[in-house]
Amino acid sequence: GNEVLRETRDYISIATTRPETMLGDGAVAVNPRDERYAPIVGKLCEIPVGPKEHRRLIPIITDPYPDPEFGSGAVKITGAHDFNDYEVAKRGGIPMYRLMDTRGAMRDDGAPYTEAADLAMAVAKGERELGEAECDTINLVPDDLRGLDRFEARKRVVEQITSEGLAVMTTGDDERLGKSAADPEGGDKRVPLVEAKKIMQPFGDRSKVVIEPMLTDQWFVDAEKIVGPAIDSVRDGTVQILPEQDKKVYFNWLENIEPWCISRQLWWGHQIPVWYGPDGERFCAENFELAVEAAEEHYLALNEDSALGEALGESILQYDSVSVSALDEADTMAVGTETSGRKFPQSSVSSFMSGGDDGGYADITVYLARDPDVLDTWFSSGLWPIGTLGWPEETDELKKYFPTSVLVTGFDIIFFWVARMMMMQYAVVEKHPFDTVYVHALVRDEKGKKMSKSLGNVLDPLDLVDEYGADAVRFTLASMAAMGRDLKLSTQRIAGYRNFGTKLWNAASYGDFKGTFALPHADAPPAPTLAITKWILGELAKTRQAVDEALEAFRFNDAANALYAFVWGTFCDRYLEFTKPVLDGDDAAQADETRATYAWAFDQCLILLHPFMPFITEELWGMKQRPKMLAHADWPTYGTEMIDAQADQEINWTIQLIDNIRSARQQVNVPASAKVTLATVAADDASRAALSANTALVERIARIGDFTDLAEAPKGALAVTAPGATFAVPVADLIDVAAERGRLEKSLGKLDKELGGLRGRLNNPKFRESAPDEVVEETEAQLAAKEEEHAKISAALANLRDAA
RNA sequence: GGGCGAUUAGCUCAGUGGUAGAGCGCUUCGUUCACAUCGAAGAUGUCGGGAGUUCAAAUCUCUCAUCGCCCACCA
Repeated sequence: GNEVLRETRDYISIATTRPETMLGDGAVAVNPRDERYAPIVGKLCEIPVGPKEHRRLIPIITDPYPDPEFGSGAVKITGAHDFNDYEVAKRGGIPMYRLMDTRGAMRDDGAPYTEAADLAMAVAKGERELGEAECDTINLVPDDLRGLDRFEARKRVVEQITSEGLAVMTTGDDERLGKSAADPEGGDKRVPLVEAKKIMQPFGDRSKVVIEPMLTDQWFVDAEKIVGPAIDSVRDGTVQILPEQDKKVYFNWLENIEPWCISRQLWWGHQIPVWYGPDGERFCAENFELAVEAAEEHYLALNEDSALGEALGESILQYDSVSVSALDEADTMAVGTETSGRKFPQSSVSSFMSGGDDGGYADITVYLARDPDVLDTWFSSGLWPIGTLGWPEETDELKKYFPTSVLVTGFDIIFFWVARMMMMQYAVVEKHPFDTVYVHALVRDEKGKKMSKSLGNVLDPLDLVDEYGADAVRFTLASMAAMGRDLKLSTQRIAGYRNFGTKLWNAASYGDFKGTFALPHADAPPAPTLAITKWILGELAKTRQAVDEALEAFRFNDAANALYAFVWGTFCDRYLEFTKPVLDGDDAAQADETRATYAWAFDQCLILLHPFMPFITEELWGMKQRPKMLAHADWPTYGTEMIDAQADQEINWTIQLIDNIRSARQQVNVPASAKVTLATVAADDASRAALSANTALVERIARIGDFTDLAEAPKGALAVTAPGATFAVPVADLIDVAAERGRLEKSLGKLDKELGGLRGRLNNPKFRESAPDEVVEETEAQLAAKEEEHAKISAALANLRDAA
């Protein structure tokens, strides 16, 4: 039975960080497995606050929520002011008494405390049932605490409990009191147990005020009912989410979807399309006219049953007509009664007698008041894909652009926005809103925190643009936009890409200097005869393909980096240098071809770079007479047909020779200004052909004075190799023998290591069995090349020893 | 507590099975007429630790450590 604990003076201790909420407790819960409390489950206990003569009693119930290991194992249940308690209260049918108002103060409405407490007592003893709405009208705040801010009320409640001797006490040296409060000497002092403990507390994002959970009436979307197609279409590929890993977030959220609260108590936004009649009847309609129609139908039907008067609380029994009209906003506010934020029109029936004397007939006007709440911003935004295209009208734009192709967004709003758009488009127009969702990287600050306006840790893009230029900032973001990662913006890197812009500018100056701006605009490349022409066209084709593939796959960083490498590393560092001997030479036809090629290839650089650096490229494009702006230029489509394998091989061989000569020269400290002789010691036909076709290049770039042929390397010469050839650079008086030996030995050391790995693999029979043929072949080719290199350098080293 | 991810050169970051790269920084050299916001050359990594799968692992699996993010939030 409902034996009252007070009579036997037993206590159950509970802990709370918000003592004032005890006033609204509906129960104390313990875990059903907790044997300590088994004997008292079902009994009533007294809440130790409030006027003594009117202490409320609440039941001790069981619920899986309390953790027997945590604290006392008993939890007070305030359904109206705590998320977990709410669930417990719902499960146990425990009344949820609301204690605070929307300002975070203790309630100051309703009947006096004694009345409310008596009612609650009756409920606790099972003598009375409470509806949800009625429960909310009960104010269990004692009269002396009404209207106080919750923090003030908290203080008073603690004082009252303590002064009455009902606080859990401990000794002064209890470690749980925390370092500042505990007194190591205070073993005999009795103090209230106020544990020093860090807890998580939600603060309002903008108000910076502690948030108190509270029961209110709100509009919800039963999201579970509309989530199906949104999940299926991503699962079956109708909608693609990139990078793939973000699908996990998407599914995780949608598959555990909760009812979506869509009403907000703000004055901006789309107002909820619901109108209330004086009886609280709701009319949800697209617009007011339709709501009126619905209301008229509703109230006329009541009229036929003579039930209207009852519904409206009027004494008039019969009506000739019912008309419905709007209560304007001011009236709504004036007449509304606040019940959990919802406002109903009160005195909204006006009637007047018609027909004179028999008194029973009247015309009546029923006023409707619109729900003052607005929709969650994500509810409105969720309609963006169709809303922006003129829906609900069947516009041409809607037909043409819906569903859209790609949605670009940040991962942090995958469920706020993307998932909502998916659900809502399916729910409203029964179609997916877009084909692909590209989730871009998020820029973070130096510490890895998300940049946010409210945190103030924002690098203002405009400042960066001022300092480095818009193109540099844009290019940096593109080059760092690898999928699935966040990026910390580095100003050094932006500076690097600013320099890239300068580089491009200078390449244009060079072209201008060599007369390329004077040439007419050409859409097609010149017919190539020179190896360097064929080669650069091929390199350009490879780059264009790489860029397109990257863009196709949303790998913007790959596209940007491919262009950076091509423009700086290939076009400027190599090709531009290659054109110098030709343009300065005396073969006019070759110079013309080269000039035209440079002009065309540079144009291609501008076209390909334009999406990444629109300003500088458009500017450079405009320095020459053009049929149209760069922004309107056709994106190129050339590909492998522009690659000439022969020229490719020849020029790459030449590049390698030049690099090797330069490297050898610098490492043994041959002065950069010294022109040296390059002696061919051994070379296959291809090497000889490549060298003789490109002597001018090698001469100029590697700073060679003479080319000769020698049967064997002279003693003490620099050894230089290229695939299929060995050269000697006789610089006896310039050479630092020790340096040369060091250089060669280092090369050998590196080669030995590489050879070890390659041989190890090829000698493993399992590798030959299991690895794909092409991998085996490639490994064999590498081994052969390294072995050749090794042999050549060994010979050179031996030669050097002989000389010493 | 649930979910996701990261850890690679001094720094910022690429690299989803074939033996590791870029930019910046660093060292040395440079008055070659596009460019010093540049050029040439060079150094630097037991790819966080451990275990496993595989002929082969930065890459796949497990585990540990550290860091970060999103969501929920301890009476």
